[in-house]
Amino acid sequence: MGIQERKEKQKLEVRKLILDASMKLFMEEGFRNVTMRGIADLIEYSPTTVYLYFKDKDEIFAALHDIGFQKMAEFNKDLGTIHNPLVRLHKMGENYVQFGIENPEYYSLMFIDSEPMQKFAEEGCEEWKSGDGAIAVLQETVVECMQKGYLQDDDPLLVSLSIWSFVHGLMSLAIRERLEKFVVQKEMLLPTMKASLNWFINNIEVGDRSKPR
Amino acid sequence: MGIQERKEKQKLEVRKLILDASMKLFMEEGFRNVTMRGIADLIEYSPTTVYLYFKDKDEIFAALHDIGFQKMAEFNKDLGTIHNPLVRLHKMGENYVQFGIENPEYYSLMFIDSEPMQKFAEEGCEEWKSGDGAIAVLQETVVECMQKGYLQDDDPLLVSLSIWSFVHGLMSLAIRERLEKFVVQKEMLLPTMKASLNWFINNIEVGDRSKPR
DNA sequence: TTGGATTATTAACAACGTTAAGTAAATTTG
DNA sequence: CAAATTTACTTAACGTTGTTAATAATCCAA
Repeated sequence: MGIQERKEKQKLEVRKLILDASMKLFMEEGFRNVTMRGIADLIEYSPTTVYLYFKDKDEIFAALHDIGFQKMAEFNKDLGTIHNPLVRLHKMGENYVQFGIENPEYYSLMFIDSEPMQKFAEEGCEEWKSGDGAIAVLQETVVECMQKGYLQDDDPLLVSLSIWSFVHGLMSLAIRERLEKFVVQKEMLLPTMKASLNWFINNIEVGDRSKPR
Repeated sequence: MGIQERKEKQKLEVRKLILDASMKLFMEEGFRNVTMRGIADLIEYSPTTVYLYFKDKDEIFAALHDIGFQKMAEFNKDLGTIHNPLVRLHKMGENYVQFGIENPEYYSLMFIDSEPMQKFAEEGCEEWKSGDGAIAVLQETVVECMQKGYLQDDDPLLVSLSIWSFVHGLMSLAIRERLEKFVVQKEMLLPTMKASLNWFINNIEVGDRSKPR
């Protein structure tokens, strides 16, 4: 059935058109600027057409949420080449921060906003698939760090949660503009966050280092 | 001028009426449920009357934001009685987490949502007064910890930022429902967060402890 | 008592998410 | 090929939102 294939392809193309337009508006002025009518205007369709491709606005956000995780995965593509698990953990943190700074709108959808989560909760109590995958990778690294003695033995889940909380705390404070007391100039934001990450890694690391004791 | 005083008092009363109604709606179903008409209905005034007491909706949220900080200050009232600065730091963290869990809507306004910040930015580039005060207290405690050797000497501002990031990361992930992988049962949320906080304090603490090295 | 300020209301605007009904074209079926 | 049906899209509309303009009622001072 060549015709059906072509039709499905076209359908996917319009879908992508909608998502691209949504992301554009999203990037430009954030959450509040994304409006069904605005999307429709941008792709030159009528507002109701959008509803033929997405059930509602939240479903668009959910799709963007997933795309965000794909983008982040690309960021971490070359992570496997780092053999020392603690160095890898550190690099994961740096990538996380870098991704967040470069894609604040995506980051919001992925880790801060409630909307996508509520959407996932509705859809048959399904899990937070995208996020859980990322968490699993973190946890594996933590386990490896413990096995090789870079981190003190402890509940890997608890330690993973703690590490994630730390970098997420940094990111979300930065994105939501609570750091002006700490970071006066904008160009100092990333360096400061990396310095904070260094401090953190240095503190949780077990082993020979200059820290007096 | 007894009359003017009475009038001002009345004005403040209606203001309080509006804020109470707003908070009630806010508590019940969160951000999205707070609507100018809803507030007006609750206090049995017409919607436009609200605008005589607040310039716009964001100004109401800004007011609630400030009230949130007052509420949090009450939480920390008896903190001065703790003399050991590290124990005090730990308690500060616990209070922070406890406050957030008990008042997620306030917490959102204070530390997560963008709206109040944008409002403050508009109003003549004024600082984030409420937040900066809380940060100052944290920083003082950190300095004291360093002086007494509980924390390794370092830039106090950087360390304060890092500590705050950690607890805020925990809180915001919890509030925005990203922790279901870590915390299956709801009643385990607070214990898990406190365990994570313990792990953190234990790791940044300098001094004699069981941690092998 | 008159007159200006204060306080509240009604009516309305533009923009929003979303649904119902209708149209025109493409495709399948006889 | 012609009729029936499905697909892709639009127009019109509903109810709700934040907010403003115009207006009425109330209050206090002169």
